[in-house]
Amino acid sequence: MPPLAAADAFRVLEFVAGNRRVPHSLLAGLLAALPPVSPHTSPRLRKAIALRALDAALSGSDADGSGEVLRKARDVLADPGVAACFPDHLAVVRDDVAALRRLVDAEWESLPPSELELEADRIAGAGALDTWANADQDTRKKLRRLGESTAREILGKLGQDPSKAPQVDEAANAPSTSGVNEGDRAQQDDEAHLGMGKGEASLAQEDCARHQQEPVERTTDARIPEKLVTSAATKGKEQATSSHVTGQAAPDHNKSHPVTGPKPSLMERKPSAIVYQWDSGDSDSERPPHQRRLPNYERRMRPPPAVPYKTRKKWTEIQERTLIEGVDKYGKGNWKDIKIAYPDVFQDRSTVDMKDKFRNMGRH
DNA sequence: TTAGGGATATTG
DNA sequence: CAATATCCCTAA
Repeated sequence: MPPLAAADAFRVLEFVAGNRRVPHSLLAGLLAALPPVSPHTSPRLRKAIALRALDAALSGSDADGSGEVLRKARDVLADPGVAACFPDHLAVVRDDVAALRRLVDAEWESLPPSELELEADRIAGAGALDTWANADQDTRKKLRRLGESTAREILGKLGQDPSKAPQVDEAANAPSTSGVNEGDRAQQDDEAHLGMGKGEASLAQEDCARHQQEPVERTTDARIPEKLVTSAATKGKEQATSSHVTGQAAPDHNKSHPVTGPKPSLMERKPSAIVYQWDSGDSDSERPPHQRRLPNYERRMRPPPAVPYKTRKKWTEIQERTLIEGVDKYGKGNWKDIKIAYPDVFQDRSTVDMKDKFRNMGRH
């Protein structure tokens, strides 16, 4: 794949960064893989990055009353580049972590729509009719082609009869509707599979909930997004991404998949793929084309917990010692018994976690 | 449920 | 970039 044009890289980053449910690791990967993007052209991007830093700072537990969380949050806000993203009211919250969290939530909610969303709206959403009306012949041809080819590709993948694809003349009346139509159908199909299979989408939500009621102590995690902010948002220019290597994301993935036939199609869902979806249950495809809507951006982020993504939990000394003791007493392999024997030590560890941990403790 | 192979994140 | 730690998938 040719390297992404800078303008497109910008669209991708601006869109992704503003989605709170996308983990910082994923965003960091994008930053590294895409052409350099200056955040200065987009208030949304600047703000999203700043909010991510705040999220990281606020992600710790403040139950210990140490004020650690608040201190970290203030550090982030002390950065003039971050502070500039917010009208004074965010900085005004001096020592109320809960209030600060609420304000951060609100700021996330009020993030302006990304250019990508606006663009999509122009092509396939409520703005589609205008776009079509204003398009010249060439543009209309392109729009129509986009719809048809997308439909064919998806239908082919689903093994359905391509002749059932929406008619071309329909597309001539309303731009790109065939694409949207089939896109919707494919998406519903995807969701159905997920639902019957593993329900990854809802798992993601359980994760959110779990993290809300059970904040993990994380002393180091604040660093990553903070780095993003200080280098990408505040210090200006493009140093944040200047040392990146383009197009390096893929190679590692393939090495573990020995060449067992043709390359997997791009349409194939990676089993490990995670779905970040819009609102559930839009059955937009029944509506007349001009009434279809993309979900609007204010409602986009469902339950907006702080730190919505799963974090790695380091094993504590107590856990390690207890694990060894358990293995002594119950024997290696009886992870279930051990877990039951020390319920509070291993409350947030699965038997698989324990097995894995013991395995890699034994490796030295 | 468990073992083992891998993917992914973190650290050196 | 290699080594390590944690987490995830899947066969049995």
